[in-house]
Amino acid sequence: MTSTDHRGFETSQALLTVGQVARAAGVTANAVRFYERYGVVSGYRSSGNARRFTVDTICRIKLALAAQRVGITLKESADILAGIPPLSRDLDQWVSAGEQLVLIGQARIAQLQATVNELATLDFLQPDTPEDRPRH
Amino acid sequence: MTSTDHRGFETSQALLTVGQVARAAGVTANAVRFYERYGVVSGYRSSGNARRFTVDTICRIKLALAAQRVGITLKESADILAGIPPLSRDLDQWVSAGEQLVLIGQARIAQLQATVNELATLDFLQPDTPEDRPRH
DNA sequence: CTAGAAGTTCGCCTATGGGCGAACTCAAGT
DNA sequence: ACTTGAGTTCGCCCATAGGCGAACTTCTAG
Repeated sequence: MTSTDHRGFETSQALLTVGQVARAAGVTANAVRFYERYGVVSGYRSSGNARRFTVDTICRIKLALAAQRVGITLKESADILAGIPPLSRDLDQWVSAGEQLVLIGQARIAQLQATVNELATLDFLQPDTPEDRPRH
Repeated sequence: MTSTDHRGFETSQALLTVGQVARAAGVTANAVRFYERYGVVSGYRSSGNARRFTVDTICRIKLALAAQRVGITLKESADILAGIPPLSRDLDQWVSAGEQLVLIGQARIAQLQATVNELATLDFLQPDTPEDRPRH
């Protein structure tokens, strides 16, 4: 049986409201609208101007949240997600997006490790670094 | 010979202006004032209300800059630096401050590595995590 | 005396990631 | 008819890390 939500949309249909997407993704509706402004998610509008999202929107948000944890901004996540068409049945695209995140994360780790190694030497306290001072 | 700067202070004396500190630390004078508001540095005032800093101020700024690179905020750097008295001749205090940074950096790396490992599994796309769902 | 350099405070602007309340619409249920 | 719930836009709020300009003072040099 097909029931309808309070906006008259069939709930069995693959279109979700902000609130539904928000709950499923574990964020607030506020945040979802924010993500939309940054292009992380995008959707349609109902006749009453309410946002309608396809189910993959939830995955997009989850990816962006995961990406944040490796220091990726919403804008950057939006760029990565731009390569994945809405309602893609192609799991490979999500896998490769995940791989991009892993690569970026590993790069961050390498960078951080280099910084920590430098910190350990206390070199940062030195008056100036040799490369700033051209030795004739 | 003791020369004087444009504010009438002897440059051979151990008190520096914002500009001098800024140049030595490789930041703008603006930034130095900002750091002062956050307690990263502190100094005196001349009769004309101009800031006067001791030379160790430069090291404090450099430490804060290094700390930023491992994700430490100015406020946190201020806390670490609060343990080092002005004009400390005790190198050990700087060494231990450096060690704190290294420990924090290593913790960040471990955290990041864990996150990347999780990303690699694509688990973040799953509807809910087991720990959110109490299995009776 | 006057110009210039460097200092001062104040306050607005930026980006990033949202929270929150106001005021409003829209559709369903009683 | 009215309430209720969920949606909408708008705009101000926070922290973090400063940039930048305005308007003003202070001191030195010529």
